[in-house]
Amino acid sequence: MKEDKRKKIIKTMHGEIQTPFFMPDATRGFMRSMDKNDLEQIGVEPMVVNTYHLYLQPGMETIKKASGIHKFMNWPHPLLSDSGGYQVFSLIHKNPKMGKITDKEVIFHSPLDGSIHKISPEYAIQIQFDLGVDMMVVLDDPPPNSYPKEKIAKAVDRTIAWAKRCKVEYEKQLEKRKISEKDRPLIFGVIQGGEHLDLRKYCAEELVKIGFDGYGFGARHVDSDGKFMEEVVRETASFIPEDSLRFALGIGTPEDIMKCVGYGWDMFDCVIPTREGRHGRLFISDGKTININNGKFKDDFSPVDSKCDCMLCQNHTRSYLRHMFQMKEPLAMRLASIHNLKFYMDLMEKIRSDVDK
RNA sequence: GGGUGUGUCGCAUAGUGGCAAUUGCUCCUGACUGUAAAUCAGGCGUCCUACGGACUUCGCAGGUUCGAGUCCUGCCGCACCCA
Repeated sequence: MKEDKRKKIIKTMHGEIQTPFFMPDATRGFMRSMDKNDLEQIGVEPMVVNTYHLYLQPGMETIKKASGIHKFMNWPHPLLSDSGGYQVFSLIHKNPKMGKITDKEVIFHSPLDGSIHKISPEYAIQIQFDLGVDMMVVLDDPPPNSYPKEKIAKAVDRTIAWAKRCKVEYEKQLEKRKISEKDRPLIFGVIQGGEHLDLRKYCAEELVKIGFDGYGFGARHVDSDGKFMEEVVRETASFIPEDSLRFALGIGTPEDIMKCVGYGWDMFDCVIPTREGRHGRLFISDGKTININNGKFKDDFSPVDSKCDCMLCQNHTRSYLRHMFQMKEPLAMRLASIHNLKFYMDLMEKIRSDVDK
């Protein structure tokens, strides 16, 4: 297997980013339980926000009045917005009553109040310009991997058609908003095709013809058994031109990320470190995880990870953290999120320094 | 001393005679991958040749009954009321 680790610098209006890097998901414009200081102390800079969630709440009027998402969040570092395609589609795939996908657009009911909304490829781009992010993603059609090949092929065609419309709208917005080449946000296409390499290849080629700054791995990268689709993820990277960014959306576990870096993927985002942290599962340096809620930690007065220099491990014991989880103390979630994100940041730092060698 | 009521798996609660027994909490374990997720799922009498089976359970001791957590008697504990 060819090792294809890469090192690139992305320049944005809110600072430079060195690849490969990991972005925590601040989906709704915040990291649950964590504040700006927590994140900056860990070394978090780029983060992902979500078009769909922010559009529904607090709504674009508020974000516009706040002069964009950076000001709203008071986050001076780079932000990437996901288009919301994945969210709307998984909503509809889980419950067809929640909406309808047409070639023109996607229509859905807000799970919050049932109100009807429409997002077209053009609208998704407009919203992301209104957010004022540094990197944006086209609206795509991510079907479940379990769908028959014909349906996946249909989703690939729609993804390509929508990518074209997104690119046209993107150019239009640049002109309308008088954004110069050096200040423009980066835009990413998303490669669909499920488990089918031929579809992935075709989708990638068509997207490259349209031309984006980077390309993402779309839909789920694990099969129905939850097993990492190694070959598909590896081969898909090779369908993306060397000089373009490769964004492994939603990946993943530390193990999967390390594999993907080896395949040539540059960018990652995933809810795992924060969500699992909030649920009490902590990453430790031997590559394993512990569930701090387990009874065996009740009287364990050692740190979560003796090799970790995060706020949690420097100050508190497993016993104490478990106690806070048992008591449902919100501080437990914050400390666990800090620890897990620090673990991810350290992992990426280590990967980058290994690339240097 | 008299009266009334009550005693169920850690706690709290269901339970017309067919029940290994309800529900909540606690507790134990697991899941979590572009966040409908401070969420969700499973377990919680013992044992086994384990989508089934065996045995032991509802304060204690007897009794009635094919069959008792459920009915009867006595005892013990607890609660309240009257002296």
